[in-house]
Amino acid sequence: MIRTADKHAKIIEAAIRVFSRKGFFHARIADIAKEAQVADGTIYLYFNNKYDILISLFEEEIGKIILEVKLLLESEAGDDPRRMLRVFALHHLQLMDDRRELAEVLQMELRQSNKFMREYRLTKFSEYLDIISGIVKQGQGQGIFRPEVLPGVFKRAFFGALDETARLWVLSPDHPYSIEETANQITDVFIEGIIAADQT
Amino acid sequence: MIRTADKHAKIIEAAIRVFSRKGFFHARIADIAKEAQVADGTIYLYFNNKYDILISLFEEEIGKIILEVKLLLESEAGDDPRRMLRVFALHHLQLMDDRRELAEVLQMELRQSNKFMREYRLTKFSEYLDIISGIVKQGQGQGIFRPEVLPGVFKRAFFGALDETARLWVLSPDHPYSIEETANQITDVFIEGIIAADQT
DNA sequence: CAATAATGGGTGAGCCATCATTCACATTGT
DNA sequence: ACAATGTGAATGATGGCTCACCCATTATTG
Repeated sequence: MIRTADKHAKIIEAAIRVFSRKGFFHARIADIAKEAQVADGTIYLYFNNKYDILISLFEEEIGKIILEVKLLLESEAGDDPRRMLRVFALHHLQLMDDRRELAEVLQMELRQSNKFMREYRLTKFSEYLDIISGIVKQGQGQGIFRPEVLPGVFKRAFFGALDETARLWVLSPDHPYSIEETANQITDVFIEGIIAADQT
Repeated sequence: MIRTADKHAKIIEAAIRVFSRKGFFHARIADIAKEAQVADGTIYLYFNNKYDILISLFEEEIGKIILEVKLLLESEAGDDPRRMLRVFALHHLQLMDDRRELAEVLQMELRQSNKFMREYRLTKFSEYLDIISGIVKQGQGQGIFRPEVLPGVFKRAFFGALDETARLWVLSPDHPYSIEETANQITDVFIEGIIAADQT
């Protein structure tokens, strides 16, 4: 066969499209198979069951995103935690806008998943959030951010703010303000909110 | 008949418990019926179908919450938009903590629902978010908040921050910091972030 | 004021459509 | 030839929803 187009990847990509269109529960294995141009049975050569597709999808895609952001932070933000927050926010919103289908799946299904698969920990997702708390800790170490802000609370607040905004776009794709403008608005509020008084 | 305990309410309450335990898709009508101590068929005397239970649940419960907050804002926050944000945040987090089962349903199912029932608008939910943008506009009118902050962006950011924090508690109920502490942390950041420079 | 009829909320067994998963078989590459 | 890989029809379980049937209450009748 000529370079057997990686079936695993093909199935994941198909699953993103189908899950985004119909949601996990309404999506049929047959739909994914059709979209990926493979037989139903083939899917079970690469995944244990329907859930396994979803989880693999999460971990692999978030894994890629983490690599992307980390690279971007190094190349774009220098050592300034304020710029790091800005870069993170812009990247997150841009990603959600560029990859609508993936965004939709993450938005809609990621939360539920912890629920039924309690045994399964979404390790990559935690890692993604920890980038934010890492930035906060660094900023506090440099005396730029107020020390009394709890990094563990801030990371959730910041991520939640971004993600709730992104959901608006997923549901009604025509946004009134540009991505850059929105990202800056949100980051402005958070930076003003966390910055030390003597650091204007 | 002896005071026919309002079946509609009984079913909604049962549904909250069952949905929170198993999630909407895994919940069986039979489960809800059993929990509500009625027959399967009885549910269809009060609701059109399974989705209808979920939607009624949303609208009714969020409706109650809106009334609660509005009352609390009037009695506790005076005219100060900073206190209003604080009261809103504390109330939201306290609610999510007090009513775990409802919180779980709102957290997990509310987002999905827009998706499949695109025709259906979650009107009450929008109304809830608009309380926040109302506070922002008022604060800007009073010159206390910076005028360049977009209320429509702020409301999502603030709500998202609160809700993402609440989700942590839903998933792992033992929170490291108290509700008050967390609510204040988040509100501090947002108030510092939105307040006008001359208003310390 | 019985006796009878009408009403309508409540019931739950069973129908039937829907998929996830399997597996006997086919195809491909070495 | 034979692994390895891929196929898709068949299976079996599941669970939303229906509907023929109860029965308590209220209205009507003689």
